[in-house]
Amino acid sequence: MDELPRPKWRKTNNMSADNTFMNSTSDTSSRIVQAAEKLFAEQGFKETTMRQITTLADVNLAAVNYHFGSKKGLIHSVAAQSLTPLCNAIEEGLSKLGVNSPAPGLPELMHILAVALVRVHHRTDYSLSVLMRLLDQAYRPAQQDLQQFIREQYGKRIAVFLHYLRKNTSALSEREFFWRLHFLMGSVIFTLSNMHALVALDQPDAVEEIEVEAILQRMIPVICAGMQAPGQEH
Amino acid sequence: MDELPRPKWRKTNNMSADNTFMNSTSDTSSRIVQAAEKLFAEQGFKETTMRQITTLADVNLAAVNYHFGSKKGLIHSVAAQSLTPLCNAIEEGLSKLGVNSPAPGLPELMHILAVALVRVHHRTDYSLSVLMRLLDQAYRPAQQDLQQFIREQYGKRIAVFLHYLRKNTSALSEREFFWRLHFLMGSVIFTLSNMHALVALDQPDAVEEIEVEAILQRMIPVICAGMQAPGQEH
Amino acid sequence: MDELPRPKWRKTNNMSADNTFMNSTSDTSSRIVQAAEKLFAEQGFKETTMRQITTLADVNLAAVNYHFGSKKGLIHSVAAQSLTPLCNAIEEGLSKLGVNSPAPGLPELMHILAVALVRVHHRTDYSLSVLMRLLDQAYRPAQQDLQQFIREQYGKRIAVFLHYLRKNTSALSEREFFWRLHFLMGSVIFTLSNMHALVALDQPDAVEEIEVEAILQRMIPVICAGMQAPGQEH
Amino acid sequence: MDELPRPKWRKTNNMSADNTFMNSTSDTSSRIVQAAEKLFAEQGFKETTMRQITTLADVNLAAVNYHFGSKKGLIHSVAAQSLTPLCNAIEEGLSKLGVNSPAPGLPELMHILAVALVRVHHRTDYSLSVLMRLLDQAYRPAQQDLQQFIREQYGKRIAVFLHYLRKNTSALSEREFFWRLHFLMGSVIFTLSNMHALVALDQPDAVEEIEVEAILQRMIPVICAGMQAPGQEH
DNA sequence: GATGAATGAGCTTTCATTCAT
DNA sequence: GATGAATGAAAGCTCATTCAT
Repeated sequence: MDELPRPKWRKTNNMSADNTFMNSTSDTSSRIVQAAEKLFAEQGFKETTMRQITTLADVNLAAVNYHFGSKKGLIHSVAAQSLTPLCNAIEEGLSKLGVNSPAPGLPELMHILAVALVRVHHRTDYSLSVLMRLLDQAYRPAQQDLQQFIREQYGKRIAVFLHYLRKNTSALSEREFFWRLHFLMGSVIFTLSNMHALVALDQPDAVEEIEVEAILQRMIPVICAGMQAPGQEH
Repeated sequence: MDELPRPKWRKTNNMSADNTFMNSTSDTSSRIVQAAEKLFAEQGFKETTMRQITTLADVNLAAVNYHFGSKKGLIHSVAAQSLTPLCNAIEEGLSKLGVNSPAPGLPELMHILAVALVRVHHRTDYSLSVLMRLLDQAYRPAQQDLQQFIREQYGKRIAVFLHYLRKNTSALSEREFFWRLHFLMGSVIFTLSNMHALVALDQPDAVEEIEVEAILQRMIPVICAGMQAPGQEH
Repeated sequence: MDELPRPKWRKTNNMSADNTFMNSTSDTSSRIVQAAEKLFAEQGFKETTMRQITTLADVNLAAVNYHFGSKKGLIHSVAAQSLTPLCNAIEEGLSKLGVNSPAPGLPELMHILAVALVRVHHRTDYSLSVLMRLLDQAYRPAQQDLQQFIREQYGKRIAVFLHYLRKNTSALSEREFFWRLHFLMGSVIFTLSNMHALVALDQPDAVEEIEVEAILQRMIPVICAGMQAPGQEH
Repeated sequence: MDELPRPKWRKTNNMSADNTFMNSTSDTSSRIVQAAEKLFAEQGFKETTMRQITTLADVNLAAVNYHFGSKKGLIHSVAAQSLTPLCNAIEEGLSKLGVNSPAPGLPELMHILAVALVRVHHRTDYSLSVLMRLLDQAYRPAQQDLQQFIREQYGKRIAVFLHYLRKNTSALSEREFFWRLHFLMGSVIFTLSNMHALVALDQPDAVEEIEVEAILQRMIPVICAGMQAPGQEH
């Protein structure tokens, strides 16, 4: 199915390894990704059609398949464009304090995560939403492709962060940790994937310039409290 | 030209008013709803086709349109089948303690909610998941139909519960309440809409008999703690 | 295809042979015919669905098939309900003057036809329109069923009238007669099948009580003039 | 949600501005139109399915939607392909004699019309039939779309011709003119929309090469006579 | 690299009809 | 006679994808 002799769809679109500056968002493939991010975030993956994407990006319909091989390829590409910086930023954060501090506390870890999320958000206005929608999707049984993609590409990097998190919650049993982790991932995923809608509900009149920092600042104490709540006796 | 009164798609499937026993799951329309619940929960609404539903329900493809008018009609019907009992159970819970107690505390409210959710779950194995997926969908801008349906049918009943909840969090500013509400709704929605996947991750070998009670018991302390966490100063 | 042991769908619905009085329009089958006439006249045969008919007639969807066997059976029945009285009235008209007068002139023939059409129109408000639409349909190559039905049931009776008509136009060659006949049939068919629309265009504000007599009175001189126009030399 | 600008369904099929020669009937979109014309003329619009059209045209089923957006779009396109040349030819005819002659008489007007109709007919063998069927349809109450399309696109151009026609019939009252116009339109519409069937009836053995010129030559005197017939006193 | 045209598979929906009662 | 439920076939349309240029 994949053995076609076609442009290799390398993950390395022009998206330079370090996304420092060079915001070359003007070329076809970037325009597609950007349009896709917005539409995926607003509507979902399945409900977004290639025509909507290419129309919004103002490129030819066939361009998506040319550049990304398939719709799924585009989704993975969009995912990579957020997940890679996210993991980079998390590792960067960990290593920064890892030198002298023996083990980061829960607030520090949350801070690192928040900084990483903010950095993803600053890529484009929908990077974060679409990333969160993707993580949500990944829990559906029918989306094993997606699960596999994430696990293969980012499994180990994510595991490192979770490892640190686990250290900070040694009071919890393994199962309790598992569930709390997902409760709180639920908060993050739901809030951030719907953040445009929520901000619009919160401030109907404001110009819609999302301040993720503010949202995260509200969320962190809640998450910490949730993580550290006394468990129900079983 | 389009206002023909087809078979009125009565909400009064055989679904007897009190869903005590009488699990008459054998008639066409119930079988459709049940199949739809399972597939919607596992795959999502858009990604589930009518053919999948009617195949699983072992009924004719046209039966869905006969009984529910359209796919959207089926979705609304599925929604109603969970939301109505949920609201009923919540109101029942509220009224039960409302007699002598002046105002319920946060734990009592969570208990009432948990009982209501459990009752929904006991309808069928996927009622709760699909309900949560529906609430999630309702936050997407492109799903105004769904928003409107929920608001029109259940808006006021939900508002009552939120009103009680707000009374218990008078320490929070209006905006802080808004965000915390959604953080914690995120927990509930994410956890319960993916509960089958999560249980399978948690206990890969166990027979998949979902114990929502157990999940909710783990979740309530976390939610209460999150709701009552000290706010970040702004 | 037709050998099913079912209610015989006799052409003799209650529609008594002589439609003198007894306007028993209250029973199911009459209500269906009446609804069908209206919808067929306004929309056409194919574009009218059984649901529209049964809804308008306020009867069960299956009633049409029960009473008429199929949609085509209903169409034939509707046709018969107009064509039979039409032929009756024409023959009646012819016989009335046939005793002492040697051969009727063109104006007399047109008068007979007009009287017959008016009588059909007085059955119900759409009998005439639907009859004309039927005749129009009958010229389509794909409607051989309909052609055959009309020819078998009414061919000979119509031929008699045409025979008289031909006698009055002996100046015309056979071909010229053929074409003029159809030119003028076109006038009649188009005008009467669209008469509701035309009356509404003519008198937008008037209550829509169709006066076919008036229309026919305008049309007869035109048709006579057309029939008797000097031919182009060939 | 539905306003996506699909391939713009340009009216500029290859159909070269001057349809002199270059019968480039080989490209997809022309083949579709041609197949559609034939089937629409023979069977009607509703009774012709997209599958019949694409099968006859030997193109993919989706090609119709690609090129014309929808079945209705195809119908409009087919309509335009006849109506535009018709109006052009009429205007051309009018302007040609308009220079020195003060006002054209009825025979001249009919001649202009006939020439225009012949020119439409020479586009393809079914252009004229389908055009006439379309005009017939446009009188049905349920076809407001079609009415609007014709009125918007061609209303004014048609009105000019009618204006000239009215001048030649100043003896008639406004209402009398209205009715005679439609009587005679009925002749034209009925005859030409069924011309293949009528020619086949007239000359069962002849090769079916339609001679519209001959038909029109027979029809014009009839129409003129009808238009000028002495009115019934009211 | 890019694009207009085309396509196979599959979508939801509609239809006339049938069946069990 | 009459009816609610059900159904097979087919309708118009959409989708991601491919191909020739």
